Amino acid sequence: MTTRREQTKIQNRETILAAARQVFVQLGFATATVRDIIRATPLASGTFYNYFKSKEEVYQALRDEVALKVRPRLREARRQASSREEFLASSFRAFFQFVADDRGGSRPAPERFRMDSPEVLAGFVELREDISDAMARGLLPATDAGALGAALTGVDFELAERVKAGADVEVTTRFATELFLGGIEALPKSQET
Amino acid sequence: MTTRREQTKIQNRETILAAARQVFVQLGFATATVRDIIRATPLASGTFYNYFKSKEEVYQALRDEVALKVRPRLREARRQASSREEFLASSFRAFFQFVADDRGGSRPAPERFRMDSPEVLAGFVELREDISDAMARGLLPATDAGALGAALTGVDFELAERVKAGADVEVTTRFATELFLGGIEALPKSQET
Amino acid sequence: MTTRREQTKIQNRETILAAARQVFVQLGFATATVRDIIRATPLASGTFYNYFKSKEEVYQALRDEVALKVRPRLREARRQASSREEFLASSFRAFFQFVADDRGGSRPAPERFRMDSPEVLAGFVELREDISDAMARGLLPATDAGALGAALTGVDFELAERVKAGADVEVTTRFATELFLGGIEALPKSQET
Amino acid sequence: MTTRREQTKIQNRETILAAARQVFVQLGFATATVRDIIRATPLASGTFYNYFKSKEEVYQALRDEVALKVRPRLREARRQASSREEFLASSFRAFFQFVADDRGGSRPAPERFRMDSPEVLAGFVELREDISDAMARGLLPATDAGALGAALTGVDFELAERVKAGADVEVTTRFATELFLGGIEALPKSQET
DNA sequence: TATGAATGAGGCTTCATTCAT
DNA sequence: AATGAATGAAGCCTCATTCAT
Repeated sequence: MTTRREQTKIQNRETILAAARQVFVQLGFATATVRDIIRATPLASGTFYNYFKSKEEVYQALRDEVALKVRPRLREARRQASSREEFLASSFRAFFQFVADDRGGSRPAPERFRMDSPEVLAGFVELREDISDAMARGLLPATDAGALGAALTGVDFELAERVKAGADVEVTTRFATELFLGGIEALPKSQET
Repeated sequence: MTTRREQTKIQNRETILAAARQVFVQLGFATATVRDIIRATPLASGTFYNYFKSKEEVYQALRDEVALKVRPRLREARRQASSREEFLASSFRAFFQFVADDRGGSRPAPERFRMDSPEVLAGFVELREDISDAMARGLLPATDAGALGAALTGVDFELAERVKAGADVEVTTRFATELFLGGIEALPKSQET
Repeated sequence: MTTRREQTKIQNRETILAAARQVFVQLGFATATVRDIIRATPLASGTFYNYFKSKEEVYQALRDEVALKVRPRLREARRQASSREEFLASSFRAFFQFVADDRGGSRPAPERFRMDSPEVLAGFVELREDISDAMARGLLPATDAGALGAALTGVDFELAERVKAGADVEVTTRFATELFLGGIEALPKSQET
Repeated sequence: MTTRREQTKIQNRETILAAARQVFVQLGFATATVRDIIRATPLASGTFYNYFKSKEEVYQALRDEVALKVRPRLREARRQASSREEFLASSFRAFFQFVADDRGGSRPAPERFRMDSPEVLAGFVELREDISDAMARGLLPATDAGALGAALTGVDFELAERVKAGADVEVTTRFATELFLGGIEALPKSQET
């Protein structure tokens, strides 16, 4: 049975996580302060510590939270991809869509945080695994999986900035997909680095 | 005529800039402190402020300094490129070489600073300009210059991490160049976004 | 007539007092937190404030509580003492026994709390009164009652540390008693200070 | 050559130490805050940390400082004592004099810090050593050195309170000395505990 | 009455920056 | 100019206490 109390508690946790996500995206992890986070909520400073022990811990929670939501779907899409195009497009689309839903950060940082929103990071580790699988399944040619993963990651991040700035998700996905469809053919066949 | 005094002044400025570059690369802008910078010089903390008004200002100066040194050569290479391959390869090689020369920063940051070393950032702005030029010169097909620039930038950054980790500059340059040579062919012809 | 409710109330009060005594002895008053106290009970933090207005108030209550339990017996013993030795020994024994029963606090404090457990303090005030009485009764020679009381108190505290560390109550009592039996004889006869 | 700068630095260090001593004596170590200390000086909060890394460190410094000043003299007096009376009196007198020179703390603490002013603690360790020596030299009878040291310590502390409250150093010294001269005779001869 | 989350004052500490020397 | 100690705002966190349930 969920009491009113428990409801509020869950809600506060969400409030803090939402504020943290926003603040981390806008300022970057190092620049963001716990105060920035609570200032972005109606809560009091001490309350933060009822939910998280430190800035690091919210960061972890953010990562964990999305790990359970977004990434499984992304992995599934890639694993069920039956064509090279599907493989690439599903990766790009999922990422750009996620970013588009998040739009709003104004980034006054003097530093360029290609943030690497916490939830996203672990996803790229998985991408590299999925690339190796896809190579094994013949979906991708046997080239340097590490380098290819890095290239995909880089394009993901950089085009995501354009999406945040207003670029269309579908158009951007198509651009990236076609760039790689053509590029992959041309790659030197090599071994895992 | 340059007096001894003026010599020292110029030299101190360089000393601070060199220390700042190193410190920013190792710790990231937000994490780095002015103290970290002066500790990396034989100078006293107050002296820093004889040369720069703030941490932000050194950062700017770093950006400006390299704008005058490194980037012109890079632009020149791209402008004189007579083939698509030359255009791409010169861009990638210059960047990876720069990063390779810099290796040694241990980056213990919990955050992923794809730092975006200050000197580098402005370079990407120029890259996008050069892409438009190259399109005008028929060296690149008329596609979305903004998106293509972003894609190149992303791949630059992400593969640079691999170079920092020890990957070979030439091999990485070839990988990136071929990926884009093939990919560009396949891109949809479109308008600037 | 005592209802169930009233029973619980009394019991909770006792629970908190017991926890507070233990915590104060282990950590010292300043170091101990209200949280430490409630953590040592099955009660909730808010409940503490149904019984006591503040940390200071429990401390007072502790003092008062023992004033009503332990000290009367001690006073009685001293008042009924018919010899100097009995007077001294009963004082020392009661204190050392009290401390021995309490053993177990690990005192990790960087500070030397000769803690002066609350219940104990008021007892020493009474001791000084009893000394004056004993002098009036001829049981103790007419010397400086204040100074003698202080000396007894000091020896009490300091030897108590040894008892806490495992020294035998009877042996320690005998040592202190004999020290004072001999010492008192030698004291200069003087006036109350 | 000592510059003005160096002078100020040394003076500030002394200022902080003096404030810390006063504050520790008034509030006790646990209750005292770094803020309490700096508030008792004309300095700014950050300045504290130019001199000491933490509250613990000032405490250490205080202890060390006096260890070099007061205690050697005290030890010397005891070691050169050629009679039992001299041994006892020199110990008591040195301690009471030290305390008398320090008078001024108003002690609003709810807790009784028989503070154990940092510099004093180590001194008592030495006392116990000196007692053993004195027994070896035949200056004190062979009784329980640990218990005797504890008794002396307790009387020291407790009578010191009276000295702080205005009691005369010489009178108090005589009282304590005679108490122990007489008491020691009466002690059971025993072994070190 | 009991509960335990929320509150915010206040403690410790770091660091960009100023300023007397 | 160069120096480096002083400054104080601001960050992180703890904890006594309040208050809605």
